[in-house]
Amino acid sequence: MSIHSNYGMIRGLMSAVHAKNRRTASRAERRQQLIDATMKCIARKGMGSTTLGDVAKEAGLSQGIVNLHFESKDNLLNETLSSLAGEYREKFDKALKKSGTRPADKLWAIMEHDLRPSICNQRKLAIWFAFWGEVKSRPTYRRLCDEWDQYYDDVVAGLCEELIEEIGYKNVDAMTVASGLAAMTNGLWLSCLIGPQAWDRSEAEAVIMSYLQSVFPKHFPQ
Amino acid sequence: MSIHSNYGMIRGLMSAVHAKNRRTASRAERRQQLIDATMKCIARKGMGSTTLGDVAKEAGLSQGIVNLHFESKDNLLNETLSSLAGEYREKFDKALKKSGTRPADKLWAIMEHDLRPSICNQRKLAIWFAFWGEVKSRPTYRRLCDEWDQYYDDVVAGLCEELIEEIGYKNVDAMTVASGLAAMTNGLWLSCLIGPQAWDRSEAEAVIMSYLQSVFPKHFPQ
Amino acid sequence: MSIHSNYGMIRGLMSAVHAKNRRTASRAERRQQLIDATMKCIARKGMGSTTLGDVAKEAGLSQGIVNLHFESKDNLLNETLSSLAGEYREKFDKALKKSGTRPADKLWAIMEHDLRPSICNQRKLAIWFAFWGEVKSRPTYRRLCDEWDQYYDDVVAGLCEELIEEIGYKNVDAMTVASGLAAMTNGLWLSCLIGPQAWDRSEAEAVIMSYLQSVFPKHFPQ
Amino acid sequence: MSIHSNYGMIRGLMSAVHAKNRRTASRAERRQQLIDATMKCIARKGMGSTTLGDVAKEAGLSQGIVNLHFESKDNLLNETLSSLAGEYREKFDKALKKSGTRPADKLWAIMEHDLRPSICNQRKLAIWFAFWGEVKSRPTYRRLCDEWDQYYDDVVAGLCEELIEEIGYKNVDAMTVASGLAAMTNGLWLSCLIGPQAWDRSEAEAVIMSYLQSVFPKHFPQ
DNA sequence: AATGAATGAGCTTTCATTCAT
DNA sequence: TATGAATGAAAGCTCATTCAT
Repeated sequence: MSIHSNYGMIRGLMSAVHAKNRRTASRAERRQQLIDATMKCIARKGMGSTTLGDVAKEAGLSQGIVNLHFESKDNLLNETLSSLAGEYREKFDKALKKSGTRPADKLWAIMEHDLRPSICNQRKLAIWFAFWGEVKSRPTYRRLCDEWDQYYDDVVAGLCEELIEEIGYKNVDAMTVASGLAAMTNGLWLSCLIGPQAWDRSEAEAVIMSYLQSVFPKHFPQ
Repeated sequence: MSIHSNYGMIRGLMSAVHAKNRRTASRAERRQQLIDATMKCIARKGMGSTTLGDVAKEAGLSQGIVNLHFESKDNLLNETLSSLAGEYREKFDKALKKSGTRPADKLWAIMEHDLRPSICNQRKLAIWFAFWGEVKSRPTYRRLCDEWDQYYDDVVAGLCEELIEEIGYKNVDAMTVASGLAAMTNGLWLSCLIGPQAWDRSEAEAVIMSYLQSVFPKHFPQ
Repeated sequence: MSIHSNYGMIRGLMSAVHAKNRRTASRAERRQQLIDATMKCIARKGMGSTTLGDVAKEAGLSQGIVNLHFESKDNLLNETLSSLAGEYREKFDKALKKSGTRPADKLWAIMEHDLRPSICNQRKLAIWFAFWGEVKSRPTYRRLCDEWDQYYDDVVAGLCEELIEEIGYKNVDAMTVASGLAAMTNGLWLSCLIGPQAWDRSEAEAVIMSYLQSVFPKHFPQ
Repeated sequence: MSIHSNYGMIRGLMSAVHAKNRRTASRAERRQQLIDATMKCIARKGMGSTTLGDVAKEAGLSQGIVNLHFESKDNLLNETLSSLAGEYREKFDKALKKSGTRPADKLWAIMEHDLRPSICNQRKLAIWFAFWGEVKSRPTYRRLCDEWDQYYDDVVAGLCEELIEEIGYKNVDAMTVASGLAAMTNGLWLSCLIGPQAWDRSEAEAVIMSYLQSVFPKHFPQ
């Protein structure tokens, strides 16, 4: 299953189907409810200490419920990662759509989005890092994450390319800058996760902005 | 226990003591042997699936050995993180010492060091991310990681400051750049962990270099 | 939880509830079943050698069952002692109720009850002594046992008091005699536990009776 | 090995041999040292929680020491019981020897001895009850305890017999009274073990004395 | 579809025992 | 004789999974 499909699809399905097919809708709702509970648990207790019992309790449901809906814990975790990525993807697309039309605006919209409290907070980041922590030993996680990263890089590289073409920056490689930006946001996420409770968002934005300013000085003037 | 002390101390102790005090030396060796085995297991199977039995087997020793030397699994993991950080710190210091004396050389030495195969390979990174993945739910991990991050930022910011003073770069804030560099290396680590088996190191170096070039063009000419 | 409540309550609950609330009843039944198995194991193998596996096997259930119903071994043992005391208490009360109405009859009913085969047999006594053997290092056991002892002494002292008032025995202190009787039955229990398989119950009764005869000759004539 | 042999023998051996045979003496001392440590541990932590490691530490010696001197834990416990009984027996004999020569004096000397603080204190009693708690499942313990009980009963019955013959008490059976007295002291021990920290010794003596007074009024006048 | 009691494999931990020194 | 590191069997406990209701 690709990341492009999951989260948005379910959300769509849930409202669309609600009227006609109570059973299917209910099934999708239950699954999402359990996935949400899973995320809460992972954020609170860590992946290693999250049990199916915890998830069920968090969801206010009974012991066996997860196996009923997901067959196995592995499955639940896979779909949780899918959902996490899907949810992120959805917000990402929305942020892009709501931004100005100029490439520079779009680029900044993405960056700003990545540092927004609804994305960049210790609870959410704990979940991302929990999955990344298992990437090496879980090919499925890696595939999902890699897939997403490439999409992100492509979009950002595309925007950089447009900036470069617009102004004719010399010695600037779009893909290199895109990789740098992607790396930076991920690295800032780590600092948010590890750093003090009172992590400074505007400082993080300044870090990204200063990078953009030095690479694309015309588009991002001091 | 601070990260500044651990790993190097043990290594020193081990060789120094070997001649005189077999018993002490042996104890430290055993502990390090078990920590090494732990890292291998985490890299291979992930933190959640690493059992004390795995560690013991990896070390070629018996079931009870870990509890004999570390009292508990928690303890073992804490000391493994300590050792991981200490080991990194040791190499970091060595790289700094071996580098040229000019601040720009030192700065690059650090960046280059962070991407060197002995540091930046999926096995090692899997371990770092495994611990980061539990940071939210394990205050001890967070403390250790945060401690190290601040040291790293301080060193890098200090070097940036020197560059800024040397040439008089306008509109460049040392701490902001330092944070950007730190974030970038961490982000590149993630791309190494997640990306293809054949991750391109020189591309990663190019990313960092291009950042340095645009911020400190005099010190890092095209 | 006081000893006055436990055992009888559960028995009551079990039959009362059986019809309406299968789930609750079943839970209480399981717990009692496990407690019974625990007692058998302690009697057969001793407290120190009784494992949760033994208990589960004795009950014909699976490994994890005890922790499912009692959370911990400690808990199981505490509740086993509660149940043992409750069970004794129930029989004690019944014996008292079935006895004649005169204080002397009641007193003898108690004594006779304490030596009755259903109470005073090596299997049951092994359990009591197993708990007493741990009293010093387990405050919970001590509390439960002490509580019961005081109740026993009070009842017996009350009866002695009545005898003394009835006839006007000189130089006889009710509490002293009660303590003597309590001590004697406990001591006779030890002799039953330690002595030959063919312990002589009537001899033990003779011991108690001879004491009663010499203290209360009017009520217990030769 | 009979209870009559052990403790006194070792004590004798220890001093006698000390001069001539350092090695043997040392061996016996070590064993006694370990047995003493065992008793302390049992009193403090209970039999079930006493490990060989605890015993070694209590004795200030090394891990493997118990197996070196006793081959197995079972062995250590058997010999600890032997020693406990031997020690008691030694004091019992001494108390009897130091008492007056009249049977009544001797009888009271025994009773008083059983309640003396050096015998009847929670620490010591915890050890006795710890062993009694395992009597049912450990034939060796039972044999040792039974052996001693019979000896005690014989001595006490003998003295009672003398009292009966001296005065011609009617309807008094020596063995019955002896059993009663033995039971009483054991029962009072239990009350000391279980009862409050501040157990009342003189009250316990009063219990025994009141029994003796009512059975042998001429020898134990009010 | 949902429950929650039950299972049993597998985990961490303890500890009597062994053994090289 | 003594040490204490090492062993490995067995303990208590956890938890994903199953299943009768």
